[in-house]
Amino acid sequence: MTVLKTSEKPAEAARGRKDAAEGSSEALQLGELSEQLGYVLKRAQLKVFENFLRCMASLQLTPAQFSVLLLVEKNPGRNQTEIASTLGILRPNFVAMLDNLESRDLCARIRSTNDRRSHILVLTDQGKAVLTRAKKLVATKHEARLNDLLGSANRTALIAMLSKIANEF
Amino acid sequence: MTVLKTSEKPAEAARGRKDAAEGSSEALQLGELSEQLGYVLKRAQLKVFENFLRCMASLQLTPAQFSVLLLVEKNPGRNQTEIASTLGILRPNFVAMLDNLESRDLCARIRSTNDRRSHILVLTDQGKAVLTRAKKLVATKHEARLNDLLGSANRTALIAMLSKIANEF
DNA sequence: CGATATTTGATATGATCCATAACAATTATC
DNA sequence: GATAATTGTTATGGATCATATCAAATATCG
Repeated sequence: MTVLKTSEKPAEAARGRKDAAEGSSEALQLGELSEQLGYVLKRAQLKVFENFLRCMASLQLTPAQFSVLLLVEKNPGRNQTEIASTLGILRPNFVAMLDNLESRDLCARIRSTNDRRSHILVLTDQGKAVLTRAKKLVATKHEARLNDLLGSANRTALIAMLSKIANEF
Repeated sequence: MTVLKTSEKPAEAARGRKDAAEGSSEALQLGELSEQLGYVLKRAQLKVFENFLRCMASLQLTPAQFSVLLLVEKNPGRNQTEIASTLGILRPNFVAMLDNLESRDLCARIRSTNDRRSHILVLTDQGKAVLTRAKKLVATKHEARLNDLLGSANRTALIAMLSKIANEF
């Protein structure tokens, strides 16, 4: 339930007093690191998640929770296994997530009549309302930031490349 | 020390038998999710790390360990705090990482003579040798894959955009 | 039909990663 | 020279991720 990371720009953190005095200490050379796909990907991902959490602070939604709500809205009537596995969440770990969302009355489990083993997932009215507000926040505060930073065309290209990596790498 | 994730393509995982019979069950609609920056970023990052681990299986190096070796090589004579904070690793968590690398004789801590509190970090000869081999593996097996997938120009553009996000988001 | 296997949601549990507080030794500051 | 700050370290808790296992329900197959 962490929502905000106080964190500091990694590089600036350690640089302290004695830089000017000693002369040997300055910002470290990242070298080849700054060209390593994995390194820069991970760093970008952390920043984006951090920003997402800030934008969603009023709704207290994590990226994972948001993705669940989105997927349930788009695919009502699916069971836990289907939703979880589509998101790459293992079933055991999905239980607590749902307990949380259900306790906040954002979604509900309904025993399926066809298959009484499975729980159909649906958004509650409040869940729908919250999701609508969440989408607005994401669009105006979060994703808008990408356009400011990269421009609309680049934003599209970036998402396309990341999707390609996610699917075909 | 996990090295390989057996994992399965998330979407395909749940789809089972009764699809054809029932007719209602098919692949779920990702909807807006596939355009969510955070979602696609995270997914891509997982895939890339997974591939990295596979490529490095023979050397048993994680992305984090590789980044430490790279940074120490490029900045010899720095202490733990400097290396760790540059990588966004908290000092307490860096201790175990170094214990590991040192136990494998890849790098060494040396008490600084200027400041007897701090440990200067250096690569051992074996550490240098391993890093050289690691770089080759990364270049030929890992990063090469990106070129195959996106083309060289796009690869460069992607890294540039991710860097921008990591630094300015 | 009935025995066996499979699936679903759930629990328990462990590994790994991330973050904070506190400590001894050393150094900086005033 | 007293006090504050820094370095590496330990201890610890939370979050995330993965595996094994279970009971209930369903599917499969002889």
